[in-house]
Amino acid sequence: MPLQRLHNDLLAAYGSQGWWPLHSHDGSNPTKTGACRGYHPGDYSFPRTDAERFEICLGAILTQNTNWMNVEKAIVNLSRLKALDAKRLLKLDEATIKDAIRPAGYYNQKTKKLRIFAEFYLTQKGKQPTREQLLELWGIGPETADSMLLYAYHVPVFVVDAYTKRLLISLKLANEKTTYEAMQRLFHDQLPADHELFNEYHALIVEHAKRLKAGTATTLHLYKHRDSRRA
DNA sequence: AACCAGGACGTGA
DNA sequence: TCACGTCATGGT
Repeated sequence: MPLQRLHNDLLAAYGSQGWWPLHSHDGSNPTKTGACRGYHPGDYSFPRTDAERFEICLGAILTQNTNWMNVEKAIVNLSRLKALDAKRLLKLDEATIKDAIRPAGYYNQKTKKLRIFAEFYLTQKGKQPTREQLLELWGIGPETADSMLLYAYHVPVFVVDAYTKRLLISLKLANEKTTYEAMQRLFHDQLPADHELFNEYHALIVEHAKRLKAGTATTLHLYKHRDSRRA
């Protein structure tokens, strides 16, 4: 079970990551790279409120191909507008939403995506959506849907992102043409269906990838060695 | 000062 | 199906 051991090693190396970061939460994780606000290491009880659940879903859309630091700015802006709430978000005009989420990039597309999701969210009335329901929505693909299910609804689905693909390829457990679902299956087959495990594991992969990018030449060599050891 | 972030969609072949 | 262009800001 190479993926089981990889999780153990990443956790030992970096510690609990405290995902999903919440704007309302004042916790931090100083051991992490980059933005350090809103994390809650070792506590998997979030979201605790409907507002927190909605915030996670918005963040999942806003972070599409975008640095989380930029997303935080957009979320702070929405918070000032009291718009981390489906009804209140939908009361804002288009230009106001665009202006608020501008730092997160792709603001024309993402404004449309947020509105479509907020409409859907209201029709759910707190009920947990299915993966198929989410994928039918314009602007929500497999990774965003799985991020919402895992981090907002505690459904044990593994989130496969660009970092995960690179990692699986570097470990020779997949190649460039392996599909999203096939990569997800690797994790589902080798690990117990535990939302806390999947939460931590995906966050650790992101942290690992960030450190590879930020690392010095010597650090980079160290991490590369760690990866190839278990290939 | 290029490069690229916790992707998804539209298009043409 | 699939490869490729588009969308956009901000940190390093």
